[in-house]
Amino acid sequence: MRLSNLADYAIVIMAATARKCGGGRVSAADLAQETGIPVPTAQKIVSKLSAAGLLRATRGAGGGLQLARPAAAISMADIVEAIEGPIALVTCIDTGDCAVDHECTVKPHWPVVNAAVRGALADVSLAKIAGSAPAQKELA
Amino acid sequence: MRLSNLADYAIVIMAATARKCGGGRVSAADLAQETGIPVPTAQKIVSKLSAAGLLRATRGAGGGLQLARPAAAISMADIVEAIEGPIALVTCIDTGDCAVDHECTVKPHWPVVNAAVRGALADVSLAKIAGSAPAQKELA
DNA sequence: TTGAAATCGGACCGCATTAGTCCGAATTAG
DNA sequence: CTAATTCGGACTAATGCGGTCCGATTTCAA
Repeated sequence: MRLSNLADYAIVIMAATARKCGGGRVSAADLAQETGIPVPTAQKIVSKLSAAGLLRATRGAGGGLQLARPAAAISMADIVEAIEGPIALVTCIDTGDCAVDHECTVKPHWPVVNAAVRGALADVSLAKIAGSAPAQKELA
Repeated sequence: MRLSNLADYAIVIMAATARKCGGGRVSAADLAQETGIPVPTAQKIVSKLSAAGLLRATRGAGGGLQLARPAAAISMADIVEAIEGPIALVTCIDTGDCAVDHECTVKPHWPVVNAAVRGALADVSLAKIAGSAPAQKELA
């Protein structure tokens, strides 16, 4: 029920990128120092992030990362899916049938739960996260 | 983002228990045969389930398991929490602070997401799962 | 009362996914 | 053209999970 540390770190990195990158480029090393994440791990994360199309990577001297889209158009769900793949609580949905029970009465309910979970994550945009002051109503 | 196989199996076992146990007791071996889950694994699951107070275990010959509460009063969230502990997408909430970032702007948003996820699971009761015919609206 | 069977409960071991680290290929500025 | 800086992919160690087994406890029957 917990998402991987990589996904957690990815969200922190994206937030840091949205904050620091004022139209310019930020290196992975800078992000690592900013967030306290080990440098190689940060590199691994930004690789997946750019492969998923959330970050735009510019190579060479003076290069770096920048957001591929406006922060308001990126949600937690996008980041999590970029790192962990499709949001699904169980794998039997992908395969098509449960290996253990041929007539599983639980299966029909999973799409509902999956959609609800994804909706919860999609409701939080990167702009909200990057903002130092979160919405007050959310603190409840 | 995926819940463990144990939790998945636990839901299947609880559904089978609600279906078969017509006021009587069911053995863990019967449930294993009914669901196709390996017997020792089923034993491990029912142990956690009864430790959490969701199942009532009766020892001795002729004993077995039965639901501790009506099926309508048990939700997916209860079962998942019984197996995996509290529903929290990240561990930093429990510890109190992120180890990597001392002023993490993401932290304030997690309680909202956690509550939404838990709500999605709490909305599905065991009675719904055990019923062979799920609600039609959910199939969408 | 005693025996035996059947049950749950906890402990052990092997495996898999994950987290972390490293080095190489590509690109750009000077 | 050279060199510095960057991202990209491949390797290794480790924590957690899944699976299996055996022992303690309780009940029914004789």
